[in-house]
Amino acid sequence: MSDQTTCQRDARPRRLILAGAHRQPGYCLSCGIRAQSVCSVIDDDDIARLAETAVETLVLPGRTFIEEGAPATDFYNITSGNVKLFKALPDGRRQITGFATTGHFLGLAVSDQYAFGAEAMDTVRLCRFSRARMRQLMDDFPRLERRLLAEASNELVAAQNQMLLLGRKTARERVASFLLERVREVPNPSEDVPLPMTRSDMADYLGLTIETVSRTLSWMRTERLVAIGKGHTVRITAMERLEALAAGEAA
Amino acid sequence: MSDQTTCQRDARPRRLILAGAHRQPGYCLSCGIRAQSVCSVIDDDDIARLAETAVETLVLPGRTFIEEGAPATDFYNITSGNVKLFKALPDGRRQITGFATTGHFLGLAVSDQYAFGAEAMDTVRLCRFSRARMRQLMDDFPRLERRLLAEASNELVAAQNQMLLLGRKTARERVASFLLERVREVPNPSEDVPLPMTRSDMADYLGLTIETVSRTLSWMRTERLVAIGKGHTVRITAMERLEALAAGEAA
DNA sequence: CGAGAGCTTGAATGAGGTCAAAGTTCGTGG
DNA sequence: CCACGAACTTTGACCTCATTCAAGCTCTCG
Repeated sequence: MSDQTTCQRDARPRRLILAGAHRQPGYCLSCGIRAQSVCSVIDDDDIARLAETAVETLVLPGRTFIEEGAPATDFYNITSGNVKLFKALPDGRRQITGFATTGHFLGLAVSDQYAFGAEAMDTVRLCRFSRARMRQLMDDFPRLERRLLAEASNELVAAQNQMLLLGRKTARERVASFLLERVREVPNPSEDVPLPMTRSDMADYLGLTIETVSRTLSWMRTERLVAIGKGHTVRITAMERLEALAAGEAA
Repeated sequence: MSDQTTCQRDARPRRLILAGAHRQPGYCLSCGIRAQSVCSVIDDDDIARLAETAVETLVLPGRTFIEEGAPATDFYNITSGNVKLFKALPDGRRQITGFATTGHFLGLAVSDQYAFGAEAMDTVRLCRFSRARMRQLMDDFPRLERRLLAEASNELVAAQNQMLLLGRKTARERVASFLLERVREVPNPSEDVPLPMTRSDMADYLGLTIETVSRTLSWMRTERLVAIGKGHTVRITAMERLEALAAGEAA
């Protein structure tokens, strides 16, 4: 396995100094992403409780703010930015288990250790909740627990799809599946799709090497399946064929 | 891809005729596996409610009782037997996403379709709950919801481990990881470990072919890592080395 | 004891990985 | 605005591990 796929952007030891402060009681009321996050299950009347529990935190690009195997002390809710979640082997091989973005809830784990790491791909803002306070909130608001169960169920479905991809799909099928997953993030499927991650991240997500990802994208370009733009964007030019490929229906 | 890895044990079209009847109010009280299942969160006082909701069901070996993509009408709780959960591609390639056994809860999904199929590996007994009745129970017993969240979180951690395995581990590391997972099912690690699945199932679980699984087990035998018994059992003879291999620490 | 499903082993093949080198992109500072 | 350098990407040549194809072997159960 080449070092390329797993190199760190910088090698400084990373102390997890997460600057932040408890929010004002009215903060969550005016939060723009509340509607799309778990916080939406708490009514306006009670939202001050949540605001007092949340700690606003800023994470710089490339920073690992959840360390795999570290004591699981907090839950996180992403309010802006992009995050990659991953697991690693001792020799550096890495599997990205998912990408998380605005509105995503992180940290579900029964164990007292985080089962995965999380690294900011750009500047990330998030709300941090201690486990103890979160437990308290769950006791008081059963709807919160229900919402988290729904969230976890969705992630489970996504994980099962990814297992099928990693265990049984070819490189071309994997990349096609990945692009279609990304398309769902934009309102219009025919516009440019941003890929806010490096080839290395795509490779570690799809169980491939960066060279195979690159070669496969080049092949898709020559096949007129996609047009590759500058600055980490792609536009899909043959949706039907790409969907057939991703579904494993290709000749 | 060879047909061998994905062949059906029989090709009859499977109508999902699930025989069963509502249980007597006192049934769950004396249920032997209640303690190890989600049912344990309901007190003796209320357990009659659960008994009236559950439908006892028998599934014959090889029968698919959850069809991938079918309307998700029920939840299931396994009371005895072994089940494999899987997803498939149109050309027959198959990924087993997990094995479930006594005490396991099945059917978590937010969507109205099952995201995976489930097939009995031997004679399986299970309790079936309609989604509507289950929803009612969750409304009345928040502890049930909490328990399901814990269950889902655990499965999420297992799924992340499996993604690392499928995306980044070698064949030897995969088989070693699998055997160690199986060992955790028996009380004493030095006794025979039952493998109640075929090579084909192992292959579809590990993202390999049956030939590679077979060759890898043979290699482990010659390396004195395991002793392969008759009738689908294995005994681990070099736990430390196997653990190092599974963790990706091998030379 | 015989048939068939399942398992093992061997030889050849190939998809994706590895190694190597050149080409791009992008942020920085003159 | 452009030149520089570092990080990232692409492409080529070769290699390897797992797959494929092909026999045989071995359980199990009627």
